[in-house]
Amino acid sequence: MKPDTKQRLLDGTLETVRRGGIAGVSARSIAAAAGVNQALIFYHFGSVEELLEAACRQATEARVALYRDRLATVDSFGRLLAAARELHEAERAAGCVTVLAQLLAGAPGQPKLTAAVADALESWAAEIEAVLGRLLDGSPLAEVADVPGLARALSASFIGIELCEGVDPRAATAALDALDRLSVLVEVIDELGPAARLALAARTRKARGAHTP
Amino acid sequence: MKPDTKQRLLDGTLETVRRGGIAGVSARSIAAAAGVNQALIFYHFGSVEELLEAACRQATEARVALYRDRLATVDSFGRLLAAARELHEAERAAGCVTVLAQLLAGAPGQPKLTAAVADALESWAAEIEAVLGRLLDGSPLAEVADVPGLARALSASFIGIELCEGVDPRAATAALDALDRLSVLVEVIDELGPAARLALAARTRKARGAHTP
DNA sequence: GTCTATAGCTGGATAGAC
DNA sequence: GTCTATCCAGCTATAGAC
Repeated sequence: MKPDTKQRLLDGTLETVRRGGIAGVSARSIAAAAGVNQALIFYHFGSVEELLEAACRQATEARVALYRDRLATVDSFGRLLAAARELHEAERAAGCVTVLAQLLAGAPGQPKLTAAVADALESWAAEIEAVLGRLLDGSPLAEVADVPGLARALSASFIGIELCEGVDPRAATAALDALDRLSVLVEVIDELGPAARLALAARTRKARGAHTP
Repeated sequence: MKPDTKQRLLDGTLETVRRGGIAGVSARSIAAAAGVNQALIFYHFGSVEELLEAACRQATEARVALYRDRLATVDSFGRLLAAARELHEAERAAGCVTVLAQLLAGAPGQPKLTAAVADALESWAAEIEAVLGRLLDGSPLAEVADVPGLARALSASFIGIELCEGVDPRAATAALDALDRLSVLVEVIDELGPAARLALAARTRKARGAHTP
């Protein structure tokens, strides 16, 4: 047995998706990237779809676990921003979000892959949700922030930005920098205290009433 | 000549991408959706990639023109929000953003398609940028908002959310609702006036200094 | 402009030797 | 577990009749 053929195939899958997108994926291209015989994909995983599924699950689990420790130390928006910068640099090398974005696009019509991608999105969202909930506890922002929804919005946004990176790197960088800059705003509001909180709460109720009378 | 075969192929392309994703695209599937002979794709467009390119350009141009008039009437964040709701409903039917997201994922290795998708992204971003610039002019938010970057971030975010819709509709809805709710915050800040503007400007400079000493 | 037919290729997947 | 060889479906693209 070659030094873990299964793992080489999983790694080769990620590399293939990263380099050629979901459209560049085939049993032959993956086997070539992994330096492994093409027939072994079907011996070890049954089908290309199941290999994609397994690669998605393994990569997500590993990355989420890796970032969980880092995110657990975050206790202010300033530190969250610093962590986000580190993670973004790490992602640039690993390309895990890019792969997820491509699998997301390739999911239609592939039930097992769809399930794996949905679980992966949920893992990321849950992680972000935990940090966000911790940071917003007691902040005036808690009045206008729907934490679970915001976590999903953030996950989806990064996926969109990573996809854009493929066709227009400058636009992607501009988008990330703009979000970066907005964080100043978040910090300021966060420090306003209880009076601002009450004002926002009143405004939120008013806006709600206006939209659903 | 059948009633505009070229247009039927362009429409069939959008429908095929919407229904089966970029992975479901082939000359045969598009021709079937268009109710047209497969060979006509090559007669009229030269290749499948060029058909995708043409469909991307036409759909983007039409949609952007359609929304431009609507967005031109927007002169407050409240109205922007109302417009966004309308546009999102219209998108649910037309699926133009979904198609763009899929083409974005399928672009790697296809130079002409890559160029078309990049142009499409730029068209959307320019449109959003114009509205955002108009709204933020004079607002305290202008101090922390990088308008061109934010426009790109918003475009990319919606693309990410539309992709997620395909595997987890609930998460996509939660994300959109959360962004909706945040708009209350934007309105409040927007009404704070010149004092808040100066405070934000000071904080922005401070934060800048800290990040790039 | 549109159709049929088909060349030529690449894809997923399997059989069977080792 | 791994390899070679191969089947067959589906794909792009073209040739040529109408």
